[in-house]
Amino acid sequence: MRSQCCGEIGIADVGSKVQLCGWVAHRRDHGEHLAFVDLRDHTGIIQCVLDGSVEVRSEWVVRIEGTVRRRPEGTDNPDLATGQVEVSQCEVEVLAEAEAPPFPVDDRVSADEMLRLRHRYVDLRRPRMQANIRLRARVMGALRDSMASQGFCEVETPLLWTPTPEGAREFTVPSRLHKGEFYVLPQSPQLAKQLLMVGGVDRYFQLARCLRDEDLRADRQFEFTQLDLEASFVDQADIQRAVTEAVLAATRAALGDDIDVPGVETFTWREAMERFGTDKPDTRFGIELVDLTAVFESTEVKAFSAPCVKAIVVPGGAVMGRSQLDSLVQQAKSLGAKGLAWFKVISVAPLVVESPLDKFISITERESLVDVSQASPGDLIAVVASDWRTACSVLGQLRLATGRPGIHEGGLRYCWVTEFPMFDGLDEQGRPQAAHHPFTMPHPDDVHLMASDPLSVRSQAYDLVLNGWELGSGSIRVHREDIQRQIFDALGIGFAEAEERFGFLLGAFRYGAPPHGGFAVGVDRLVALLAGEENIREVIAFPKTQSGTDPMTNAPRELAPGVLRDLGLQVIPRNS
RNA sequence: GGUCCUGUGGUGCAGCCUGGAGUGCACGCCGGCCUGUCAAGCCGGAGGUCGCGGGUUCAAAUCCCGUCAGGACCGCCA
Repeated sequence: MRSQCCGEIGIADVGSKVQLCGWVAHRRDHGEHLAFVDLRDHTGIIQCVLDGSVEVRSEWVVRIEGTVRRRPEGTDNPDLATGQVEVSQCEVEVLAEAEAPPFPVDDRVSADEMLRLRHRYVDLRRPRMQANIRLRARVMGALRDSMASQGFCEVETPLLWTPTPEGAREFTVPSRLHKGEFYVLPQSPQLAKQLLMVGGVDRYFQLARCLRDEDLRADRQFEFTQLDLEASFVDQADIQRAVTEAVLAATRAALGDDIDVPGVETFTWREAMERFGTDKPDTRFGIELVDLTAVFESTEVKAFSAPCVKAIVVPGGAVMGRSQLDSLVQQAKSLGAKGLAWFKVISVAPLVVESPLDKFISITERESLVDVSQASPGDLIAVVASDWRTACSVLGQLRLATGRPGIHEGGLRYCWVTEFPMFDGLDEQGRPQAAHHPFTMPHPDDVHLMASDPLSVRSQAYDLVLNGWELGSGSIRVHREDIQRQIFDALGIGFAEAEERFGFLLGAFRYGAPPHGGFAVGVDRLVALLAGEENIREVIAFPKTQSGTDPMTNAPRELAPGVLRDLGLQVIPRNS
């Protein structure tokens, strides 16, 4: 039907006859005898010279047969990849007429996102979306190639799974053959892949669809794709190596082999919290947290007599006016701090500091404050005193608010965060909460603390972070029954309850479970960051809105009564 | 469940704070002119429940309350 694609035509084709297919991007009419039509396909745009009488309009689908020629002197279009040539002596065949599109098929104009989603098939024609979709395909291919070449075996796991009442809310699927009983869609293949390890698969991977019935965000959809992997007879470093290799391969596939990606740094969770105030540090910029606890150890200032005093230095922040500072304080309060103290550094020799608290702090405190924080004249020191966790997280968020580079700036900075705590605070009954999942292996040095001091136990769980986005997480799993029992004890899960919830996994482990561990990379987030998109909807062909609807298909919708009956279901009216 | 932002011809915006005739800009659409444009240009035309409901007012796109939809975030995502 066609000899080549629009964007592929160049000087080399001059003189040759071509057959092209595509959509009419623009028509520039010059009267009875001349019209220019820009023909667009997934590769680009080429100008065709038509007789003015030929009827083609925007977004009509046409097949054009003509001859490639050099454009006349002075009419080249440097903005177009094919701008040195054009197709002339055109025979036009209209393959499909089209209504005027609901919004311009053009990257240069924005359109309401709902409108784009309702007519996603039109939106996908835009070069930006074409690029994103194809970049995604390259990333998926590179991930698959990398895993295969590292000796991992691709295995598909069930979409119709069994409810495991832990973690994310699951999507439920009614069973027709067993009325009143239900499957669920897997929130991840976590348990399945561990069973594969017991099954001797040794190294598994899958580009797996995962489904979670939780509220949506810019970086979260109901359904998303993970590069899911698991390996036997490995330690944490083996897994990190494999993941790093796959992700860097994907990065090169997306952006080219000569892309400059700095070495992947590793922070312990503690260090990430101390320096960046978050477990997913954006290391593209400085403004790291400084610890002032020692400085104000014996302070007279009540606001600073807290277990932890930390600060960030805002470069050039001394120019901030009253209202800006007030809103900074307000922000800190809304993030959970009791307040925020600020010091403008006017000069260092002699030391002059401007602050509501300046007359209350001692000369020594003022000197060490500026000394420890390494602030320069013109900087603002923002101080939060609180418990360690609050001080870190409030300043971590202020750090992002004041200094975070735009999505296209600062390059790609991958890092690992390791040694996550095993437990994440206490629940209402005073029991530790599993921070990762209950099959996460504790750090070998901390196993003895499991009963006496569970909250200080570190785990062998680790996250991969890119530019402040959590790209994925994994852990070494528990394969020893005695340790598993200690964890369940700490979590307050009795033998019977463990059997009820995870019986099939625990059962499998009794038949010889290899030491194993794994990881899962969020592919949507990875692709979004590589594409320079701030929202994963831009790299998903058919995403849902924030309230989980699809404006194109109108899903979700009511079912016909007969369908419900077949499933043994009855709908409770919404207003009851 | 909560906080904030947005909703105005087909599209993107301005108008709203400080109420006074559906007013404006750009694009698109339809028609006309035009043989070298390239997001062509020029002329003309069509196109509106100012998201929806209620309130205040002589008068509401504008102020107030509610509601719906979209978005960002908190909760949630072991």
